[in-house]
Amino acid sequence: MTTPLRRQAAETIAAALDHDAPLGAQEVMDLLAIPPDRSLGDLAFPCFKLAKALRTPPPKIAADLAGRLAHSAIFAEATAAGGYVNLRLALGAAAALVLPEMVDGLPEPTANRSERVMVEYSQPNTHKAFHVGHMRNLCLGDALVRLLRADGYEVIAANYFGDVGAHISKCLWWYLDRLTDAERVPPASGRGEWLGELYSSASNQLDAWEEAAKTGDETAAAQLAQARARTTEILLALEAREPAMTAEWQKTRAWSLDEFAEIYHWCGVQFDHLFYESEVDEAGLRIVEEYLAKGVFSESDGAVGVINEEVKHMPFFMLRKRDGTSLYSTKDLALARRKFDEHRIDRSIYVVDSRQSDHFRHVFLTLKKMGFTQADACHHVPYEMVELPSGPMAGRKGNVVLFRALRENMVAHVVDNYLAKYRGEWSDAEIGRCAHQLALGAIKYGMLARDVNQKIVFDMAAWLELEGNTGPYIQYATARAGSILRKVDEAGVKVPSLADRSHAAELLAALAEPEERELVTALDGLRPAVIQAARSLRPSLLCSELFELAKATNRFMTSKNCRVVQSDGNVRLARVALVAAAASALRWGLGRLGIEAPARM
RNA sequence: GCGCCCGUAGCUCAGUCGGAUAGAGCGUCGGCCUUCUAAGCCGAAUGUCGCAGGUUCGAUUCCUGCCGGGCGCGCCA
Repeated sequence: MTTPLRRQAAETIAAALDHDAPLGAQEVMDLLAIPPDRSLGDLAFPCFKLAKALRTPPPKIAADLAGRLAHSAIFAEATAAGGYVNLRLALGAAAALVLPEMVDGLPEPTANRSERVMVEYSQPNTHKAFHVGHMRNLCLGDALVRLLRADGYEVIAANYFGDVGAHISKCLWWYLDRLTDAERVPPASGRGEWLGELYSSASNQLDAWEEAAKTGDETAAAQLAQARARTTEILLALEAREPAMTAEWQKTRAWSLDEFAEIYHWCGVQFDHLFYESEVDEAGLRIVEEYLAKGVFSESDGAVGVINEEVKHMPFFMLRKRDGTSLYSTKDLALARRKFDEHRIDRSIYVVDSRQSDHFRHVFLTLKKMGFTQADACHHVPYEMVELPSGPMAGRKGNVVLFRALRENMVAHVVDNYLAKYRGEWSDAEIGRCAHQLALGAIKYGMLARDVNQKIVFDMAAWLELEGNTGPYIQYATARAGSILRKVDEAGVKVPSLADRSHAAELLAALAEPEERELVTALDGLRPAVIQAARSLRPSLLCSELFELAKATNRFMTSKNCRVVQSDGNVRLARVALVAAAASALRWGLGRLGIEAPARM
C-alpha cells in the first residue's frame, strides 16, 4: 500500500541497493516494516530476501546499506541490527509528505474505476422484529459500501427484503385469527416491532403445540393441524393474489418496511436499491423451467435442482419443491440475474452470515452453469453470529435485544453518564445529537472491530463502558483534537498552509518529540489501512488502525512536551498542522466505517 | 459421517505474502488533573500461541494427523 512517504522511503532504499539486488522500489515498499520497539526506528527494512541473490549474509547487507542511507533527505538515521536496517525518519521531510493531504480534510471518495460493484446486505424479513443480531450485518455491509467507494469503486448499496414465505403466513394467522378486534390495533409507532411480536407469538404457539403433540396430546395435535391448514391457506391466498389477503399483506408489510426505514435512518445507512423477495419469486420459477428444459437442471424425487459436484457433502442444490413452489435458492438465482442484467454490475457482494456459506457456493456454481460469467465475481462475505451473555439469541426464549431497546438504552446511558453535565451549557438538541453519535459509534465500532469470523458476544453493559478499544474512545480523541483547534483559533492562529512542499518541510522540521514522530507515522498508516480493509472486505483492519491513530493522538495531546497553544513560532504552527491533520484523519477514517465524530463531547 | 469456522495473557481479542524479545484492550497493582476535555496519559505483573509431527537458516503464521468448541448438511429462510 503506497503513500508518498513510503514511496520516497522505498525509492531511497532501492537507489542505495547494490545493482545486483533484485528489488525495485515497489518490492522494497512491500517489505518495509515497523520495528518492534519504536526506540529502534520508525521504519525497518529486512534484508533476508536479498541474501541469496547477493550471496551475502543479511547482517552484512544491512550494515552496508545502513552506511549508504545515513545521509539521505528522508532518513535522519540508519542503523543495522541483525538482518534489519532500522530507519529513523527526518521528521520534517516525512511530515511534509504526510500532512498536506490531511490538514485540509481528506476528500470524499469519487468513483475512479470502471468496475461497478453491488453490495447486498441487511436483508431483514418483514413481519419479524429487528434486533442486535441484524445490526452486525447492517454495520458490516454499510462499512463495506463506504470502504469500496473509498477505494474508487462505483458501489450500489442494495437491500433485499424477505417479504414472502412461511413467516408471513404465521404472522397473519395470528393477526387475523387469534387477536380480538380490540387487540388488532397496532400502536402509533413501532408497528414493525409489534408485528414481530405477533410473529413470535405465533411461532411459539406452533412450537408448543408441536411439542405437546409429540407427547401424545391430542388436543394440541388437532390445534396444530388446524393452524397449519390455516397458514397454508393464507400462503396460497397470497400466492394466488387473492385481493382481501393481499391487502392485509400489503398493509402489514408496510408497517415493517416503514420501521426498517426509520432504523436505517437512525443508523445513517442509505440504500441505492431495494429488492423484495416478492418481486423475484415468479421469475425464479421461470428460470427453473428454462434451465430444466435446457438440461442444466434436473429432477430428483419430484423436486428440481442442479447437481454441483464441487460441494461434496451435498451436491444436489434444490431449486423447486415437489409442490412446484420456489425456495430461497430459486429467488437468489432470479435476483442475481436482475443484478447482472438490469444493474449491469461487474462484481456482486453478498453480506450474509456464515451458515449460508454452502448456499452461496451453490448459487455461484449454479450461476456459472447457467452461463453467467459474472459468477466468478460473486463473493459471499460470511460473518459469525452475535450472541448474548445468556447464550445464543433466540426469539422463542425471549433471549433477544430488540433494536428499539438497544437504541434507547445506549442513548440513555450516554446522556446520563457523560453528557448530563453539559445540560444548560449545551442546547438539548446538541446533547441529543451527540448522544446519538456516541451510541451509534459504540454499536458500529463494536460490530466492526472484531474479525468477521469471530463470534460476537454482545454484552450491553460492557459496550456501554465505552473504554479502551471502542468507538467512543476514538470519537473522544477526535473531539479533543477539535477542542485544541478551537483554542488555537481563539488565539488568532491559523492552520498553516502546507501547499508549498519545501516551505512545509522547513516549517515541520520543528517537530521533534517522540509523540509527534509517532503521530506522523500513525497518520501515514491510515490510507493503506482503508485500502487494505476494502480489498480484503475486512473493516476490522481499519478499526485497528484507527485505534492506533487515536492512541497516538491522545499521547500527543496529553504530553506536556507537546503543548500546542502554549508554544510559539514554528513549533506552534507545526503542531497546529499536526493536530489539524489528526482530527481530519480520524474523522475521515471513522467516516469510512459509517461513524460520525461529534464536534465536542 | 462429510464440509466450513474458531482455539494466542485471568477475560475479550490483534497478529493474512513465514522474520527482531508474540502484542492490545479490559481486569489487577502503582503513579499523573493550578497548564489545550482524567471518556485521557504513564509504569508494573501475567504466555506450553490447543496437542503431536513435518517443511525451513527461521513457524503463532505453511503442510499432515489428532483433541476441544461452534455452525451447516433435499423440499425452512
